[in-house]
Amino acid sequence: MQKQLKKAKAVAVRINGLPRDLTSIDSLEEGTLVEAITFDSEEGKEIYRHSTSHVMAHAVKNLFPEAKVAIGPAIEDGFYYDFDIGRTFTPEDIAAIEKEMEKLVRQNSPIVRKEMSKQEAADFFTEKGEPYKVELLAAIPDETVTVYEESGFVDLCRGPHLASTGRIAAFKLLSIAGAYWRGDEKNKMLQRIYGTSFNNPKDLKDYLNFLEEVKKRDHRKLGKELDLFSLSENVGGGLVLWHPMGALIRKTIEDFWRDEHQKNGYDFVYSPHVGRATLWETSGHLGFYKENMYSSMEVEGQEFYVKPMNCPFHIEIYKNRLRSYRDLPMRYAELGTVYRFERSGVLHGLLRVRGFTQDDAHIFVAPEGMEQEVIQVLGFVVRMLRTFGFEEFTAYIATKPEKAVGDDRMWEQATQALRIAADKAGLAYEMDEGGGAFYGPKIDIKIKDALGRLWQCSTVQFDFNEPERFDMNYIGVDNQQHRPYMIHRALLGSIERFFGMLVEHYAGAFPLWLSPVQVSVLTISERHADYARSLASALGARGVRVETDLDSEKIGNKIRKSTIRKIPYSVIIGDKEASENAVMLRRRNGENIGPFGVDELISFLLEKINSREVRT
RNA sequence: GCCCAUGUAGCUCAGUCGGCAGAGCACAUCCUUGGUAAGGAUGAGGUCACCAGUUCGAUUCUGGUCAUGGGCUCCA
Repeated sequence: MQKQLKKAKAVAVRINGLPRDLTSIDSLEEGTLVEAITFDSEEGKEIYRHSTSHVMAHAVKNLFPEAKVAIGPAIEDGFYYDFDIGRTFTPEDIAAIEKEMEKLVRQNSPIVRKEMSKQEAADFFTEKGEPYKVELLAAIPDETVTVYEESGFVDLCRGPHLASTGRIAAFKLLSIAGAYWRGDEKNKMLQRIYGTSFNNPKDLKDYLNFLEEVKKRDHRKLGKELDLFSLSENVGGGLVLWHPMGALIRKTIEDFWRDEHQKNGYDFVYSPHVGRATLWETSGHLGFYKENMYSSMEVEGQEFYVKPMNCPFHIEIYKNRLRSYRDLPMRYAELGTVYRFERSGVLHGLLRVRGFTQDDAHIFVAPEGMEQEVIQVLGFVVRMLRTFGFEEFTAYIATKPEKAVGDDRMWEQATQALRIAADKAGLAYEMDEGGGAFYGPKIDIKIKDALGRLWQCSTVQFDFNEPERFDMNYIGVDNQQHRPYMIHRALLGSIERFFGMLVEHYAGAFPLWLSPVQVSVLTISERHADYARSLASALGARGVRVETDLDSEKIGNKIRKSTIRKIPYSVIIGDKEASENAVMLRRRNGENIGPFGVDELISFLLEKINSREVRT
């Protein structure tokens, strides 16, 4: 069996369904079911990286005996370990720690599991001067705990672990950051070191390359390079300035969004940016959302608040007159800009801002129409996201939490509608039991980008709270008053975040239909300027976004400038083209498509633009 | 908000152990009219993030503020 496990490159085993150390098979009875856990599984990675974090802690203790160790779990893509060292780690420290870790790995010490009573362990760690471990122990309910030892370094740990330190084939320390003890800002700030490990050097290298690629695609970097947007300290943190190039992309997204909503039965509304305090009291925002709202302003003795959400306004429009079941479902859509207070430390480019535009809509629907409506919404979501070039989605359905408004029947009915709708839309989904907001169940959709990263954009949420608070009604067939169901939904989420994600997904090279400049006209020499101008106006007249480069530069220089700006197509014109009323067409990837007549060029481009072709 | 780091020309970054600051790219002008990722010359650009303090003198030292980055926490 030892051999088999070795052959399978097991990092640990599962015995009777429970993860165990490899060494634990020595004391097994005949016939026990043993499964190998390998690095390929999530569980295997976790064990592997957890062991790496122990080795890192050992290295830190070797180099800084005064350091106190806190916790060091595996996380997605790696691990971390928190230390209390009384100062910050420097990059030099990290290099030294890596070196020390290499030494420990080379020593290939066995990692040995030991059981002790809780009291023994507490005494042991107290004596060792490890108060954090003692505190952790106090929270463990069991009487017996396990510790793991490798060449003298002992750590409290449930395990399992790799059999020996030599099994760690490739690791890298990635970053240093402050982190509160147990994630609570009232506690002491510890020093956290992040790292990752893999079971072969190539995979580590691939992962590091992935991190490089992530850096290259960073929307903040590309946003600057492509002149899409900026943030100014004179304006304030988290408040976005859209430059012409970014604004053009945004407009294209919004135009498309509006057209699709119109086709899908939505009505457009507009609402103000501020509203009276009484409105927010009625909606409940001043009760449960106040910490995210900007402080009030006083106008002629009345309090006003900047809106953090659009819903109360849409509800007011609904309530402006008596509604009949014949009016339902009503779908009010608005690209509504909202402002939410975010703590300064969490702001991040376009992905986390203080002012953003939701592609919001509120749907008011009779209970009997609710399921059909949700099915339609999810289908709409998927079609919309596909157009932007996303193919893989996962949905998360969040159900009733402990504290909630609305009766169980409503929750059950709405949750069931979400399930059915997800099935019909062909969405794989996971249940997030008890994860709903207090006012209703919801379904969030995560999309996978070009690098395989997941982003949450779309959300469809039931709201049992506001129809009640605003006393919303409609007259049914029975001539009685009924309460409508209300659904909040956003497909892109926030335009800012969606845009930031698109920049990263496409690495700034947008598909033709979204590109702010679709074609650049490059002249070989100045005598082609007139032809370039007439060509540009012919393209412009057909709605193609075009620029000319008439500089007295060589063609290589103009191609370079056009390529750096990631303009999808360049047309090159010289004597030959001018005399034949033609162009030479070139893709931004360097591919030369060949000579085109002017009309041929226009129909070639329009075909791709109008079909919103993702691949350019 | 908290911890740490950072803030010098439009961008990327040097530099000043306290004595009125520099490169490359971009920009402007001129020369060049060249066929697929950088032709050449010249020039203009900075209250060294902001506000105080120490000092004969602060971009440099000290304190504060703001912003940005990496985290903690939270979310669209």
